[in-house]
Amino acid sequence: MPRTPRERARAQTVADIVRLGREHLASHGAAALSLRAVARDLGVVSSAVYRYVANRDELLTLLLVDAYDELGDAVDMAVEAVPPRDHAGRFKALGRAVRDWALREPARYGLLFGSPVPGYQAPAGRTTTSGTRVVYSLIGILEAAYRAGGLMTAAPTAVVPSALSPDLETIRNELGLAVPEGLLANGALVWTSLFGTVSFEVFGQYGADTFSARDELFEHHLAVLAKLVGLEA
Amino acid sequence: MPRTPRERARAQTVADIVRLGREHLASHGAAALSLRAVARDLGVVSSAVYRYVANRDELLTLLLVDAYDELGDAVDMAVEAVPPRDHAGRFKALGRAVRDWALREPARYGLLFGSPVPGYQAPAGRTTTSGTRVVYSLIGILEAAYRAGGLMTAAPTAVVPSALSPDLETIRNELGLAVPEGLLANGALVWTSLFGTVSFEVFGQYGADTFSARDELFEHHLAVLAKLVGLEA
DNA sequence: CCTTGTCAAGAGCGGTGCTCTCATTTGTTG
DNA sequence: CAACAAATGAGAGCACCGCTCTTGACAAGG
Repeated sequence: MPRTPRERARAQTVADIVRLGREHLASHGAAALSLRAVARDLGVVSSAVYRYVANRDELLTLLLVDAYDELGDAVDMAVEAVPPRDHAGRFKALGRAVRDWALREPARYGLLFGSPVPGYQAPAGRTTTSGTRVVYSLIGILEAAYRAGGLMTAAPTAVVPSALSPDLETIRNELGLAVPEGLLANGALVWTSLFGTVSFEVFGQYGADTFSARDELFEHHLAVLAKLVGLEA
Repeated sequence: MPRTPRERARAQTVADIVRLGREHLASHGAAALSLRAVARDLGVVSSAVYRYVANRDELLTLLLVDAYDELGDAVDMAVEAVPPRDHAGRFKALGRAVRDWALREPARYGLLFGSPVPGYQAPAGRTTTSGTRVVYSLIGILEAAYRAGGLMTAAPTAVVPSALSPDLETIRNELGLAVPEGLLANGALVWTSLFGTVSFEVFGQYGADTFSARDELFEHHLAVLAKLVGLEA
């Protein structure tokens, strides 16, 4: 894509800035991300960075997309490693991939799913595509299982409030889904529950010594969530 | 408690600092909490604040306990407004109280349940008592329902991994619980799922226009979670 | 060659947490 | 009541932050 040598050098510098920013983010957290520190690591004076990145918020946006995509790649890879017919297996692979990535990259996970950075509003246009990959993957698994007739009906369903139906219908129409709205509502709960469980572990909400068998705790939760959408009996 | 006039004045000043800190926290977020700004509002030079609060982290700890207690009070009040026999009603009241408080105080909720503040480690000794009030309340509701024989057995249970049993047994013994470990494991999932759902809404993880009927979405989730521990049929 | 555009450097502004010194206030005690 | 000691507030200062502006060096293209 970059044609002139200038453009090539420029793209390389931006890539370096993102790489260094990612390292700072991973080791010190989002709030501690400092353009000056990135500039120091880049071997350049602080003001020079502003030639490549408008401000701290834009660097944050770049890192946000970067993290969303890395998580999305990890999830896609894990899901596709499971046979398409094994819907429950694919769901659990998705969950494990999210948890593994989150535990591996706690600060970046926190940027994506933790408290919003004060004063920073992610520009929707540049983040939605990457930010919706995981939930679309989850919906894809559910939809495939439903179309294949592989969903149990023993899942505990609650009556969908009438005011909620239009929202669910919109989603079904926009994505061309066959899954009924009740299942979609349960899917939303599974979605938020998955990230709730992972966040509790990553953010240290469990006490230090409440749960020592955290892998098994997560596996149990994953199994219950799978039942919740009928992926398992 | 404070006897001498000096101690009274000192306690009052500390209370003022916490109050101003809470206001800054609520309006600008945790990362933007500034001792200098608090000092300005207090009408005092910045260094004077250090006479009352060791550093920024200690103020953060005070605000953490303050927020945990306010949330705990809100939950207790909501739960106790429901007849003790109505276990499902108490559970839903707890959930709604958490969500209402979180939506009312998003920045303080973020401090409690969002990404940890970089470089800040909450001193366990000063925060656990207040920080465990909600989960203890949830466990209390479950335990009361179980002892009263008011739990349905139709809840979807997954087999508890053997490595997880010791953790659950420890909890059962320390709290003197009668609920079986399988139910306790589901309770843990309900706990994290509740906060996962609330966090998604408070932190803006749902797209801006994905769900418009958010009250109803939450009510639906609450109903499914109630079924998950057998509080409802 | 020489203009034009790109870039790094440096100074500077206002903000932050935190420490230190110094003067002053204030409560207690002889 | 006066003297003393503790508590307190003010101020300067250090190192850091995001960000802006000006200046001078440099390379690409006409």
